[in-house]
Amino acid sequence: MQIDPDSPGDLSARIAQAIRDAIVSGQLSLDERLPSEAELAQTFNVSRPTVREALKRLAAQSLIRTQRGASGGAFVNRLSYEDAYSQQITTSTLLLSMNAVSFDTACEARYALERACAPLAAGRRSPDHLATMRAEIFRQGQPGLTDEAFCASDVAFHRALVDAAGNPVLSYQLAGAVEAMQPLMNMITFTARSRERMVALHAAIADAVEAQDGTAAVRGLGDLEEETRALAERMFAARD
Amino acid sequence: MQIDPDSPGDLSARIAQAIRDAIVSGQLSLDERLPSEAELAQTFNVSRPTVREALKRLAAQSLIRTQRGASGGAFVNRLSYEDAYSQQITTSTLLLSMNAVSFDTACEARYALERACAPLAAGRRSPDHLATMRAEIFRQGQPGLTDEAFCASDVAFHRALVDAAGNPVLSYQLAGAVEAMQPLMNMITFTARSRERMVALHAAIADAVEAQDGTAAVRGLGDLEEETRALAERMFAARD
DNA sequence: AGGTTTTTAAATGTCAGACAAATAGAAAAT
DNA sequence: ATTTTCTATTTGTCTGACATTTAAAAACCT
Repeated sequence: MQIDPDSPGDLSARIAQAIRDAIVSGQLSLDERLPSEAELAQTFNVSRPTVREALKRLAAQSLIRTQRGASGGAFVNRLSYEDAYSQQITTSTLLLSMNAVSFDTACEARYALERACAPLAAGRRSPDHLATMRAEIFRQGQPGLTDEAFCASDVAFHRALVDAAGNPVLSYQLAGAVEAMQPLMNMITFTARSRERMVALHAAIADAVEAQDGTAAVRGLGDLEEETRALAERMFAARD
Repeated sequence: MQIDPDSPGDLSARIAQAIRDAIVSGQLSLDERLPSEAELAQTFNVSRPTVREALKRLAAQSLIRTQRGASGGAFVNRLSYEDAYSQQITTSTLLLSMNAVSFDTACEARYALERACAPLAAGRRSPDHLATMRAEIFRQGQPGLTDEAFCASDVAFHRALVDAAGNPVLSYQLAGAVEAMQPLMNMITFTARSRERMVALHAAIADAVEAQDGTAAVRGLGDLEEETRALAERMFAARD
């Protein structure tokens, strides 16, 4: 474990990179305990606060976890799907909000990715996933639902669809795309009429998945994308 | 800007969360300067090292950047696509390597996502993207190429395909899926015969994209997935 | 001997104060 | 007016100390 003299940034960044490299390369294996902060400080010839800053950087990426007390320390952390999800979601959300990504671009990406899942979801859907989708559709039809709650239910519906594909890697990738759209979707006000149409489209998708008809599910998602984009376009036009 | 008393973890984690919330909620806007470390320490009633640990956590997520000197400080950072790419790639790579994701699962996810891009890529490909794809195909046909170089070229080919879709959000999402596969692909040894087949399949995909035939591109990717999985299966069988 | 309590040592978490280094802007000199 | 010098601010780093947590060893009492 050694600092790459060419690596950029301040000491704590370089030390973090050195440890990161050791983890990624397998020099440090899963659940292995890192040397104590004092030892690391000696190894890298820096003070303990500097080492600590480096460790916090790694902790922020869920690469390590720390434990206090005797036989405590920093341990190489298993990056769980859950951790990866939430990182993915915050990154995607910030990326969209900070780069003036157009509604169309985000929407296109999201539905393209979802269509990729649809055939797999149709082939593997469990009763559980179907039940979740149906429940969210029912909720979306309830009167008196706020726009935000409607959007949240929409996200839940789509997550169930994605999870139905039974591929955790796919679910992880899609989590970002689906959730990051929510702030953009929240800008839309849904009329009773448009909600009705969306619920119908959701139902069509659920039907297709239940019937294990991947082609129909893809078609349903295409219709839903069209509807969503038309809705957004009307709204942006009205706003200007 | 205030610490949520219910938030978990130590002080630096909670302070980081408080600042993160302020950024995500828009309380702190893009390129805005945060209070100096000394001021933050006062605000949160902690010492400067603790504040610094919190700031390093945020820096690790590219949420802030820091500058030394007078009128320096920490600034809310625009999360660039590039930063998001590299975070996505390291997260995906670690997720795969630490969770014993099967080759099949990763492969399925990757090709499902790529097929989602193919129609868009076929519709929008520029001469530039086509040239990159052709160049990589040519490189893959060169004799004396190491397996690693072959894999790297494979990744470059697929990135060009994805980028051809002209949707940066899609490119960002796919970067992880494509690059994270590389360590798994590197485990495979490619015979001259199998390389030949892959090059042919790549060429077929490039042809389809050039002809703006999305359906054929999707079909080509399907064939490539099949070939890749068969290749891996043979290899795993031979190893055991 | 066996189980319970106490002690201890090691590790992270936090603090205080100091100095180094970079940097922008003000002041001074040309 | 331009260049140079100075100065104040801010981050980067170090030293040393104490608080807190925790597991394991030691002491103690049945």
